[in-house]
Amino acid sequence: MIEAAATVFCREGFAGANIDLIAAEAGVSRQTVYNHHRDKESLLVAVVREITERCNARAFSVLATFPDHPHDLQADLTAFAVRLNRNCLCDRDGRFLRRLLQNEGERYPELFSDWRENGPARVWDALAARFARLAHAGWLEIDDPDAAARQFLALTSSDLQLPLIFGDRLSEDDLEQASARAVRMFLRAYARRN
Amino acid sequence: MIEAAATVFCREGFAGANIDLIAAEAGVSRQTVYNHHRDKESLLVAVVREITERCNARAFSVLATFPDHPHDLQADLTAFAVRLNRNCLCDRDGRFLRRLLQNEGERYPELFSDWRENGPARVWDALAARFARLAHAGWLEIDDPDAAARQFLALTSSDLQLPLIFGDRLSEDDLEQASARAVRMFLRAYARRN
DNA sequence: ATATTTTTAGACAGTGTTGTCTAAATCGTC
DNA sequence: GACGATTTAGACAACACTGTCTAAAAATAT
Repeated sequence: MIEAAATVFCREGFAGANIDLIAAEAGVSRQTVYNHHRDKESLLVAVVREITERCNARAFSVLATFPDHPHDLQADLTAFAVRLNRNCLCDRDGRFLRRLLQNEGERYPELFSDWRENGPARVWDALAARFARLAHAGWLEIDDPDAAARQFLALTSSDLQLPLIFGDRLSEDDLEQASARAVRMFLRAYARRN
Repeated sequence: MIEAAATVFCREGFAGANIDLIAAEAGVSRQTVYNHHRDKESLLVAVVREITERCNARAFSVLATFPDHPHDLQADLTAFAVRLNRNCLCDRDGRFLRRLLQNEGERYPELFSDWRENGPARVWDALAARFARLAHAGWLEIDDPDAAARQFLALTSSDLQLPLIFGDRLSEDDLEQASARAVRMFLRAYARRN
């Protein structure tokens, strides 16, 4: 039901979503929706909490697959970037979160204040720490790991944003290509000069 | 009036914006709004056309200030990035366009099909050509200028997205810092190796 | 099988919005 | 100042949505 609400909120926006649609999507009656959630707004809050938690969890589970001891740095980082794109940035939850942030972030900042502190900030920190470790191990030359982490993420998803916004279907190949381009550029900047 | 409609559509979203608000914002009566535009949707179309045109014009006017003959490449590119951020990415029109794309891009792709062809694509091409020229002149080493142009834009705006979404006030200093970071990284990757 | 809880369909009032209409007021132009 | 065009305020019907209510139905537990 949270699931259905997420789908509809994502598709229609908060103002555009109506409870009947959500109920239909969930396969329950409208009354049941009101039975579980006081009103539309508290339903939104529940949905946001659920989705942000799931996104965070997924992000950290992908972070755990970071190539700490790379065999082929370029290939390993690319595979990592692909996982990031597939499981965090390009999936339905990621799209939902981005869209909702864009829509309601300015109006209801408190809705996302929790996510803001525990989401991107923590992910950036964790990723920065990984890069710093790679630098320490001699794979990279990085002066500002925090900036590098943010840059890695920005590069990784940038080529996919536009198709994603227009609802184009992203092939596995697109993901690979975009990720490979990002990593190539990242390593050009930060790989140890020989 | 288009102006007022843009402001309200941007603030409230399409579904959330009501004509009375737009009329009030424009300082005219509701009837006058209907006098100039058939209905809410055609008003949106007019607004989108106006804003995309203005964004494009502004983008190309900033592109015209690209440092083709740089004195200090790093400083000149940074200044260029600042102009890009201030006049295209972080201004009200840029925010409006991003938000509207995120909201309605998937539902009404035809609304933006014109922008999609003549906006980002052309800007990327133009920027790529500039970078290619800089490479040819010996300033840069770039294998794929198109990718480099997209990466430059992604890096330039990435650190500003989140504050922008939450409506934080961006100081001139933030703009400078973010742009400088982006250019530093860009040049680490693509500056001619000595 | 019976009791208890939950769900359902439908009706309902209240509210907000859209788009139309009208008669008065305001404006620009001669 | 007079005339044609435009704008205005306000009323209006039509519609959609929210959130509540009820009595029947279904599911669950005992």
